[in-house]
Amino acid sequence: MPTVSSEELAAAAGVNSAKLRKDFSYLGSYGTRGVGYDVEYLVYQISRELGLTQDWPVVIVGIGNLGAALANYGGFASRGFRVAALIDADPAMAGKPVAGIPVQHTDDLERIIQDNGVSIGVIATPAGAAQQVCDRLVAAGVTSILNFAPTVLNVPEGVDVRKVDLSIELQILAFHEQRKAGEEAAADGALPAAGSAAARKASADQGPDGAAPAVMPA
Amino acid sequence: MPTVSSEELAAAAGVNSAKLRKDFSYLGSYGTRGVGYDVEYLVYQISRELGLTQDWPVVIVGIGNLGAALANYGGFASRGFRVAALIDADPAMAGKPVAGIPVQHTDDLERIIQDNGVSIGVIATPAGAAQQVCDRLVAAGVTSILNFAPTVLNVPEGVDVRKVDLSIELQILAFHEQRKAGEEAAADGALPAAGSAAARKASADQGPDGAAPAVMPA
DNA sequence: CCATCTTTGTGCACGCGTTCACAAAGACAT
DNA sequence: ATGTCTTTGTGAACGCGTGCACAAAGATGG
Repeated sequence: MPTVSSEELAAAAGVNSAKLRKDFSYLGSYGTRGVGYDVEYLVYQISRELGLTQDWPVVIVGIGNLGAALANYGGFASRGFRVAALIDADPAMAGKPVAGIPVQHTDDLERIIQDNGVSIGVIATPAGAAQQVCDRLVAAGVTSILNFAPTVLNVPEGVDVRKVDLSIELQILAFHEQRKAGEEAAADGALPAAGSAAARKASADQGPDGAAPAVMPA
Repeated sequence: MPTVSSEELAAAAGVNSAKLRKDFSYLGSYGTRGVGYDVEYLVYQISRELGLTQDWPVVIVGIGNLGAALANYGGFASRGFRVAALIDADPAMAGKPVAGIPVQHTDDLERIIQDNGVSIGVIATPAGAAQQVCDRLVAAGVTSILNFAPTVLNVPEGVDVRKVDLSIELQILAFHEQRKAGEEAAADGALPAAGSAAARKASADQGPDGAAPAVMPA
């Protein structure tokens, strides 16, 4: 039986082994003392807990460059997602296949949602259309929305929204870049490093920031 | 002189006013007691601190659907970013304009970086090419990388990498969706809610998660 | 069957960020 | 000029996640 110890996993993932064991313990922890965790069983448990064993039909609304990129993105299928439909407001797009899936017109949005039992929607429309699309998705029964449009969406209680702002990630990089430049200048004895307290707060690891600033200008 | 109080800003942003004031205090205190913050000056200070007043030339490598979407994305310009060049490995793409910018071939990558003084690179290539592109970018002088390819990049000390995995956001939504379904079932008296402890830890607000799980299967 | 060794599961303490609460500061009216 | 009122800036307390350290559990060998 192939097994892994928390120590091995922690080293591979670059995290603390105690944290990892404690996280696993929340799932009901099925490790064997003196041996470790049964790999196959562990993968199954985590997959089940994260919802990877289910099939999640999703619709993508707004088939521009970004929508097309998402439709073509291979990572979805392996994570339990299935692109059930592509929807666009442009009649010229209707019927045209993108990533092997024919684009359908916004008029049929409600029917498509209900026919496919879709509960997760992706909005890749221009900012101006996002709220309207969102309202229709929610009215049709969607309860989770991934929003790529640069707008904060208003949704009723019980609906989850996650906003992905592609430029925020770049902005964080630029902030660190500026800090690097500032520190070089300070090392040259030229200037005191501006905002050193705020700079210290920024973490340096890959991935989304844990502590985002409270306010950011539009 | 138009002003805002920390209370107003906090209400608008949905955060605690004390935290907001403390954050501002790290930038140096520019508020007036009894009045609030001078809007114009505050915007300028924050913009400067975040690096929005500078012009950041960036290159996008890999002009597929995603790369094209990024090139067309309007949000960059208003945040101080300028797309200095588009680079792709496909010779057929060379010279073809995307978002009004002619695509250049990977062979010229080093020259393009140096000619434009680029320090921020965006990787939108397939996973297989990402590390190689990354190495060349770093060797040419890039010190910040935004990675859309589903790979963890290896970079030397001093280089920042931020990884954007589009399917992780969907996965988080699916997790919440599953939790909703599980709670309904539990309310019906059918099943105990699986993983309730882990579920409780998940926050419900828009935006990237602060506390990401330590390990996630590939 | 017992001793030893490995690894889990977790109580506890530490550190950090958030929130509370209030004194100090400044505007504004009288 | 003086008092009142608003809002800032911040010291202190609180809460929470993380890491340490160790006892309990089980495997393994003699």
